[in-house]
Amino acid sequence: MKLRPDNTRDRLIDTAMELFHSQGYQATGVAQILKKAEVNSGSLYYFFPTKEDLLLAVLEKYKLMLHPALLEPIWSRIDDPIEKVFGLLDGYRRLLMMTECNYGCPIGNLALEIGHSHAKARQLLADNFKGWRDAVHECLNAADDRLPSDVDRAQLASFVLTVMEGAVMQARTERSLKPFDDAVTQLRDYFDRLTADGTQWGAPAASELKPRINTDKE
Amino acid sequence: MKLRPDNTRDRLIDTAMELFHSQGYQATGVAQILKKAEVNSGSLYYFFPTKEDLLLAVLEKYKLMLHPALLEPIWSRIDDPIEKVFGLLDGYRRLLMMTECNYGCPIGNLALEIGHSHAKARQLLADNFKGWRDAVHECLNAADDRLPSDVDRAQLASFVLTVMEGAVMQARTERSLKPFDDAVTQLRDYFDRLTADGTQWGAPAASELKPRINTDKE
DNA sequence: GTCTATATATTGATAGAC
DNA sequence: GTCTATCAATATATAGAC
Repeated sequence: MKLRPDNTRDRLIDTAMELFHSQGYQATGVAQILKKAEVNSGSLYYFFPTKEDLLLAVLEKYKLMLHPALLEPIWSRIDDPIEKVFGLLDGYRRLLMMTECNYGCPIGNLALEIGHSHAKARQLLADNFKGWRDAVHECLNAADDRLPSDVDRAQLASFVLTVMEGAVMQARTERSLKPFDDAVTQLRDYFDRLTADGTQWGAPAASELKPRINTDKE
Repeated sequence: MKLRPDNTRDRLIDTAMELFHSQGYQATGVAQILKKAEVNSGSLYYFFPTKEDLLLAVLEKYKLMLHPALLEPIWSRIDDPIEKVFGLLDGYRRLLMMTECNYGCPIGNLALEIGHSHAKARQLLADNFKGWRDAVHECLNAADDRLPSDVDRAQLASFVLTVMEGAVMQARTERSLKPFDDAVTQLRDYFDRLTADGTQWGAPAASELKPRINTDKE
């Protein structure tokens, strides 16, 4: 599945991407990247004048990967626009599960670690967040008739990102899927209450009628 | 307000606490801590065998500070238990505002930066999260009659932490209070919908009747 | 408990041949 | 574009006098 690029530049980006994700930016040494990517120092600095430039390339790649690598596999599997959103959340659950809650959201990690000190990186992190929110926003627009008209779609999309990031953080810290699942349960309940009232407060919960993606406990 | 302890050990902890908060753990050098605390290398290593031991002391201090420094000023100002929760969130908003969205939650920062590699630190971070959740849980218990009986209070308290951490992350990354305020607005809406139905789906929104803390935009 | 001096490893980055 | 050798700075940590 995951093939190593013969292209040196791409191999450096891919390697840095993985190490930054698993260890963080500061904790990852240039020497470690070089060793793992099987590249020599001279080559790295031929492509990237500084370590930060490599970071920026990683963040650019995340932007490019958002649709083809993250969203498309889910979008193609799930039709219902609201279930798309929860399918996206389930993707982060799978990542947590597969890595014993060691890997979280790479953008969130870097946002808190280096968002303040590196201005260009911060902007790219913000771009990545925006792309994610926009994708959710489109889902909400596609479910327009099921949401109360006075609900701000962009704000709700931002809320979904907020919940995902906070949930991943807690899951990693507790080393358990429970905080993540709990958060998704609460968000689902909120969506149920939102979609239940086409007119405000009157209809019964529609929870039982809706399809659910599989989120079996570990 | 903030006085510098004459006690060397405490001065080191306070200084490290601030630098870890503003720059992160890895980005903060021991030399920088020594200079700012006006302490010599020998003294630091007399108290703390390694830099990580200093980190652990910082995290222990956060645990001790939770009630007296973070909660008590808010608890004493606000009576209503649900407004206490939103008052707590407003505390993080103030921190963001005062620091131009540079300072977030120190526990959240460290959770994502070093939660994976340092086992003891991770446990202390989890302890800190637990203390925070428990405090919110107590508020929810105190508002027991206003919440539907089938709502899991512990889960909802965890959700509040999730939202706070995710909201702070986005605010710092966007360098704007808007994502934070948006998240709080959504969470408020959720609480309104929860507290509106003592019996499920039937009562009108109680939003207009409730006191609100001041969350004027910047 | 605190001081100064210093050890040792690693950091990000560079030079210059090929 | 890639190679090896290496730089200068900084990292955490230690030694031993006071």
